[in-house]
Amino acid sequence: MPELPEVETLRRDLEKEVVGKKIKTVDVTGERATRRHETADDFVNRVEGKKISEIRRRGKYLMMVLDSGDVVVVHLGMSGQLLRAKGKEDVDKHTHVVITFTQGGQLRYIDPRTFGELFVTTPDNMDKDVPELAHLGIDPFEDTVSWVQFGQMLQSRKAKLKSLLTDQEFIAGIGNIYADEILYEAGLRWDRSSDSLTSQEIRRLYRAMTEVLQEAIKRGGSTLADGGYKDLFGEEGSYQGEHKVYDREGEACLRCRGVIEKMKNDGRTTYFCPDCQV
DNA sequence: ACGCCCGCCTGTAAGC
DNA sequence: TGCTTACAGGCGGGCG
Repeated sequence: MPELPEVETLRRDLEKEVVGKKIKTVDVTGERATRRHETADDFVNRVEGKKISEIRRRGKYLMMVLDSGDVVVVHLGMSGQLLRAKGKEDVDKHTHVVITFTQGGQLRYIDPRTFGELFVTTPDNMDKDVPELAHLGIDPFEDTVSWVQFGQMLQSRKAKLKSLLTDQEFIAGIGNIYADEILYEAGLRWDRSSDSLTSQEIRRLYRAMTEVLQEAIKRGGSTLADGGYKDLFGEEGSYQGEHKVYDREGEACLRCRGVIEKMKNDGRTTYFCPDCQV
């Protein structure tokens, strides 16, 4: 579910809401959520009693830095959600972890499909404990890469643009929705080979990537028809209203009035305008 | 190095 | 009204 804009929205919310707070208790009711630890207690014991000092993001990963030096890494998978609660609200059926703060209030981790997870590690052990984090590609906002460097990265590979954009080892944070929106904005087809782009096309792709993600963050991410994504306070994002191609099969292209098509790439749904994207 | 398929899960919507 | 199937934002692994 959540891609970079949704995770960044959560990061900003968490920064305001939980940084500086001390964790009183941690309740793990869904052990699958902490599956990287041998037991849920391993997780609980390293988190209880600690204060949250900082919230970072890398790609789609959230990192809550504790004053002990440990880091709680959160990956939301397809359906993970972090929700701020006062404590008395009904607990959603799929709540797996509840963090209660000493001054009251809770942070709840909810995840129906259980692809997401939480785990504690240290900055030194992070790459060993979480190899996929060590292999993450550049973050569009955390790393400063010029369009020329970006172009060299594209030229050095020979893959379909959509496959590369959603490859977390190439660029971290872009998933199925934003890849389609970025490619539409850049006027490039999903199946263009990454080594075939002119310098003008590289610039367009680079710009589209930054602009689409920036705008999506500004609008608090995308909440799709299934209502899966909500921010820390349970509020929906509004970028879905700006989608130009995603979930618009058969509808008119806003630029050329042609018909938006749907395809499969790497087993994932892909939406595009066959006239505007070349 | 890449494309393609599967598995991991539950919920929802479409299809019969 | 059921029951069955396909599909959904994620990722990793295996195979050819």
